Amino acid sequence: MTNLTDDKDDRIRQVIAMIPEGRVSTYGNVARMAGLPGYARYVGHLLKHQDACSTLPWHRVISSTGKISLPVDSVSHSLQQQKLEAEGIVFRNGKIDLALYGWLTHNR
DNA sequence: TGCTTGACGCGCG
DNA sequence: ACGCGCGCCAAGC
Repeated sequence: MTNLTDDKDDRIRQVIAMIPEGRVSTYGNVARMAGLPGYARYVGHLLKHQDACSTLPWHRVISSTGKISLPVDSVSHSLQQQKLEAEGIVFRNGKIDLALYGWLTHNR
């Protein structure tokens, strides 16, 4: 019931759900916006655990380096890139320009 | 109960 | 520009 962990999960999911189409955010940024600085890793853990069955735009969450955190040779990786490109996001050398597509990220 | 793992992030060399 | 190491947090064994 009063599981504080679930509350955190809920806030993280909420933030991810707010990421607009054609834009991306980072794990650390999502955690920060959820009011949980330092929980970047947990965001990834959460997505990995629910992935498929959720309607969350999980593909819009990438690493702060602008690269997809999933193994390059994995199916999930190509799927994520495919979904992002379908939203108009362009990859350059396997990376995304956060200054261009980053949502509410560091002001630059 | 303690060590290892993982869809992270950042400072250094 | 890039690889490496350390810190951070929760989950799995």
